[in-house]
Amino acid sequence: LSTASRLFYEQGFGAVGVDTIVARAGVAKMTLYRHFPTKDELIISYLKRADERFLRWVEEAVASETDPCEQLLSIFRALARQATSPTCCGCPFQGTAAEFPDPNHGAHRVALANKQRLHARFAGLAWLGGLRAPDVVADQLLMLMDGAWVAVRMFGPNNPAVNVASAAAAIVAAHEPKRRMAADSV
Amino acid sequence: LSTASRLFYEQGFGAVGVDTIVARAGVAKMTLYRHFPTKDELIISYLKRADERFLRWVEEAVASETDPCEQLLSIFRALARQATSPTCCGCPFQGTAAEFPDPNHGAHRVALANKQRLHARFAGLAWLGGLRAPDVVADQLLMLMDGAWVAVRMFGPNNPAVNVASAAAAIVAAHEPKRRMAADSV
Amino acid sequence: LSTASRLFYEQGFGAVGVDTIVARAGVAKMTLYRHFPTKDELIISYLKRADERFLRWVEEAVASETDPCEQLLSIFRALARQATSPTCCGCPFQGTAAEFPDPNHGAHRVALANKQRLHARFAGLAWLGGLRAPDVVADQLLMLMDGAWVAVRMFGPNNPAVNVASAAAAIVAAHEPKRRMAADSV
Amino acid sequence: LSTASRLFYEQGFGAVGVDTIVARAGVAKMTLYRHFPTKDELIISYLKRADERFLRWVEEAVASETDPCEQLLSIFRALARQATSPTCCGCPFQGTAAEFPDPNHGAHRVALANKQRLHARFAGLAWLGGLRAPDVVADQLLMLMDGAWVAVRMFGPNNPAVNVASAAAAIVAAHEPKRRMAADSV
DNA sequence: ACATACGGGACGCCCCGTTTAT
DNA sequence: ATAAACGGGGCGTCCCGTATGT
Repeated sequence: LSTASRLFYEQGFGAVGVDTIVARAGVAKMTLYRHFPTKDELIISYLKRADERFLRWVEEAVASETDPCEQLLSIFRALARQATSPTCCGCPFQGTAAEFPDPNHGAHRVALANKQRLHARFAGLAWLGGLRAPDVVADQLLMLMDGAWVAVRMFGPNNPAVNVASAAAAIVAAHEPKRRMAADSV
Repeated sequence: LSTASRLFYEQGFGAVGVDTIVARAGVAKMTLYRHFPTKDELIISYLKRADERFLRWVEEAVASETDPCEQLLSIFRALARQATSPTCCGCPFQGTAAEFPDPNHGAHRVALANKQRLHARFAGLAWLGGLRAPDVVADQLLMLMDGAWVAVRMFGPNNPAVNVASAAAAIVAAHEPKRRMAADSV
Repeated sequence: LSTASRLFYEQGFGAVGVDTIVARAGVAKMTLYRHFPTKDELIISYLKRADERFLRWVEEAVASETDPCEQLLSIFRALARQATSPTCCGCPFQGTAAEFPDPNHGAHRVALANKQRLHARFAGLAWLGGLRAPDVVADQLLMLMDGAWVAVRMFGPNNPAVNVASAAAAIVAAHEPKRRMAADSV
Repeated sequence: LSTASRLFYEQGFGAVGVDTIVARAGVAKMTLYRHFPTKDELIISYLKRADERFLRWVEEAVASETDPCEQLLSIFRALARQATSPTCCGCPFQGTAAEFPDPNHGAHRVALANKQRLHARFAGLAWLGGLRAPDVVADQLLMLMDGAWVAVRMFGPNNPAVNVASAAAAIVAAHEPKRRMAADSV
């Protein structure tokens, strides 16, 4: 049943109704409400699973490299591939933050937690890679990745995310310790 | 009346109904439907005005500098200020693309046109600044900016966008003609 | 809209749903819920109107006679005619008491009030007619009338209610003051 | 299991669901559906048993007397006692006719058959008692009894049925052959 | 035989965008 | 311009009858 929640990913939470979900999933409404007492719980369950899948996806990209900085770049190379795939609809947590602006709402908190965990992963890799200001690097890479996800929604499969990896490389390079860059003083 | 469309910006299109708009604006529903035959037209009108305002905001940031590359960076410095303002809710066109996934929908087209115009502006400045691959620079800066807007929605006023300007600087620097960066070959 | 509540009379409250009402009445569901906040309120409104109509029907039957005892019998002659009409479905308050057994429910209270008012009317006429034990007469006539209504539901238009008037006459005659009947000692 | 069908008597057929029955009876739903293929069959089985029990109750009241007319009155004396008992909820066949208006429905037919058999019993006793127009007497007594059952539902244990026996006596007396009553000509 | 679940359908209440009277 | 009406849809609940495991 939860697999039928791809509708949430493709169309958003408000646009897809419970009836649509049960009709597409071929199950009865009572079956759904037996597992999830309300639609919000269903949304949160979907988000938590998406959270786990996303972090696993990140770790898979990390696993292909050993150098921390290369691991960071590997994530963005995977992002470039993912964001240009025809089935990609961007980041589900962005729509969550948009549809649930209340920061105390459970769905918003799951989305925020995902971003914070990703931020921590970025910062950790940046620290391991000896980069200066790992938190700043994480901030910037996080924005870059989210911008790529936005581009998917906005432009479709042919989007600027093809160039996201080199942008990440520029950001990483700008924080490498041995170099002096004009950007540092901005 | 159209001023009451700030609700769209703060809460989204689906979350705010016409009843709320007319109630907040203190006008009758007929009055609204006299000016805008349907809600979609109201949305599109709002988006077009937001489009103009946004491009004007970009030009104001550009106007403070003369060097094209500095103009690019000036935009992102203004972005950093805007994105950390308490009244900023991010980019209205992102929510538009999320709520209207159909690329043929009028609202989506207005949003897409805004991004394309901004991309062209970025590319133009990059070309004027003598940067290599201006389109790539524009792609990357566009993603960076959208990522900053996302951060606003996700994190609130205290968000990673404080560091967006230096990321833009890194991207710009990576495409300056006189330098050879390892990132280029990524 | 309320006129479409004849469905309640013919089929009962639980058997007819809101959708059926609005579909048969050709109105929108919101139109109904604008006038009646809930289905129970609609039921109560219907019952109150039925209460008024019924009491008016009683007074019309009473108006054709001047002698109180004849007025009582006139009611039951009208009842015999009504109960054998093809469009009569019996007494709506009986079904109300059956579907809302809780005596504190608004619908049940309206139904009960109707019976009590009818009882008082019977007792008043019996007292005016000089009958002994007017309350007992009212009790008995009330049961007789309700039995006639039951017969309508049970047997359809061809039902024992054709003989309800002479039964009422027997009950009235049994309480006439000048006679001594064996029934008195029962 | 069938004993749990007292719920039908107290609350009606539509108001009590299969789940409630099996929960109150402490059995599994499959067990119920092994004995009764559908809820309607369960209802009909309940009604048939209630029919037998009711007729047995009538015969018990009849058995206490020998004179046919006294037997009739004995039934109504028993009715008065039954109708004022706190556990009495009226006549189950009335609710049946109300919830199944279709005369061809099995439940309605069982209810109708019960009334017809009771009517025949009344008519038989009236004939044995030498009353004039035994069918009319049966009609009237049937209505009177049903009215008493209605009063139970409507008024609760303290209801007009306390006076049902003397009403029956009046009806019977009105049809005794030796007397001439004005009521006969109504 | 029990208990849990399922599929299908209906229902109650509610909200939305839109149009029509007044 | 106020107010009501309209059709459509959505969410959460309930029920009936069947199909599972054990």
